[in-house]
Amino acid sequence: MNATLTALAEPNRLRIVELLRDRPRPVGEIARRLRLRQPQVSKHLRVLSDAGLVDVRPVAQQRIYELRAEPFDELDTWLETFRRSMSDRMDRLEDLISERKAKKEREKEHGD
Amino acid sequence: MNATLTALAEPNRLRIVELLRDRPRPVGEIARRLRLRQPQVSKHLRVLSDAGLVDVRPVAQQRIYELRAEPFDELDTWLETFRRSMSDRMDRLEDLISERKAKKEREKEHGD
DNA sequence: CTTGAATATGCCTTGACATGTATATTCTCC
DNA sequence: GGAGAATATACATGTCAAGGCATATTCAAG
Repeated sequence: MNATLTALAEPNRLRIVELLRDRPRPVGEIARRLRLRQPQVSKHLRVLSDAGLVDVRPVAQQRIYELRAEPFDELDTWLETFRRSMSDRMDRLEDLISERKAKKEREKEHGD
Repeated sequence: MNATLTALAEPNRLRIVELLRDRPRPVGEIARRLRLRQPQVSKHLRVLSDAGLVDVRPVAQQRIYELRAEPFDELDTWLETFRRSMSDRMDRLEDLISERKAKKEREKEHGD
């Protein structure tokens, strides 16, 4: 989880990942499209690979890099736990508000 | 998006965020629970706040920090685009395989 | 208004990491 | 097997950010 986030936190790596979202690509093409030098792209891809975000497949002298689904699925699962608890707290808040309203209603009734 | 990822990429900040997932908490409690020194916690919370991940609410001398939903929603939206295109590519791959199979079938028919 | 609690900020040091450049490696093709 | 393309790696350098520590700030209470 942390590995995934760390890998994605670097701007150029994020751009690479978004480029790979469309389709697998060789190193040179990534470098050309993103106007990055080849060594840095290789290094970024190394980081992404170590983090399990991409797979490599050799084709002649080229290396085709491709996104892996699992880390994104994990990220999604993790996010889910957040949305769940945050909306739960929302619900409880709304409950509190309703209760308070009901209480006021009762008080008003008494006033009448 | 990048701001969110950068903020979450730091391990201690991630722990803080996961702690806040349950409920809003004051600085001191976070520091105590995570065994971090108060100044670092304040600094991390500053980063999280700048990234829009948390809100602050003062109560006496305490500052209650609370998660905001929006960044997580954005992250989720972003993730969606990935899962969509990755499964699209899967579909196309499956199409290719089916086509190839169909072709072989036709060839086999010819052989008979 | 002084004291103490809770928090924020400033400064310093250090380690991690992104970049640039050069070079090694691996493959194709002639 | 030599040349050149595609990629990886090594090394040096600069930058940035996290931690440690001291201190400033804000507030409640007596």
